Amino acid sequence: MLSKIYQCLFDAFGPQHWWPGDSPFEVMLGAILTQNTNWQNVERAIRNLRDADLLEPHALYEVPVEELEQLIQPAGYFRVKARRLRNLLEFLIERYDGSLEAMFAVGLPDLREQLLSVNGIGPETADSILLYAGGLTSFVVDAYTYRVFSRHGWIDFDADYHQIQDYLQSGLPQDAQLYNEYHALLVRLEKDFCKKTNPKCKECPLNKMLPKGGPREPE
DNA sequence: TGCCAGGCCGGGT
DNA sequence: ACCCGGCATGGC
Repeated sequence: MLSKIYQCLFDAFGPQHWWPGDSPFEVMLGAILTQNTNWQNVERAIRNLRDADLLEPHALYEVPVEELEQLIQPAGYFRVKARRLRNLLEFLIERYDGSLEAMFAVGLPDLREQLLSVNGIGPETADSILLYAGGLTSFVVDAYTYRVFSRHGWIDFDADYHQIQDYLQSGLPQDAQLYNEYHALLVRLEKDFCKKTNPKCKECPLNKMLPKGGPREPE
């Protein structure tokens, strides 16, 4: 079923080329900066960092917190996020001498556990780093993922992060490119067809394979 | 003009 | 074990 859903979305939308970034490091920063935040605001913050020539672990860690806060201000929650970025940088530098290559070589599942132990990195941020920056096969479960699968009746409304992730990963080949594209397609679907302000659910590409009774709402 | 966006933490029951 | 407030900006 999961592969079939994917086929359907891919046929409808094509490849999404999602989460573009010039480097894995930049993608990693974006994973924290985008927490509960519009991606457009994140891009402004990243542009500031790039203009200041700070898209490198050691260079960025040299920057005092107050200055970092100002640089990332457009991304919102800038005090919290400056702290979280520094926590991640400290982890990366202390443990891997600032080498992303060395860090990602640890692989799953150990690296995931290590990332989760960093204050400010939860499941979604960890998985975004692993998948989008590291190319490791950890499916990213976010608000979009949850909404699409719950509303269509493929998971419970009260399913937690790991239940959803297990459901997805156990039903799909272990393929980072597939996880990447799949998640991007879910976001595309949600934005194009399922926003309250844009209720075009009749044209939703997934309608033909709904379990029973069509889309539903929580509660 | 208010409401929302690709979370996570910490403190209170 | 849950529940909830706090964190902050720019776009529509």
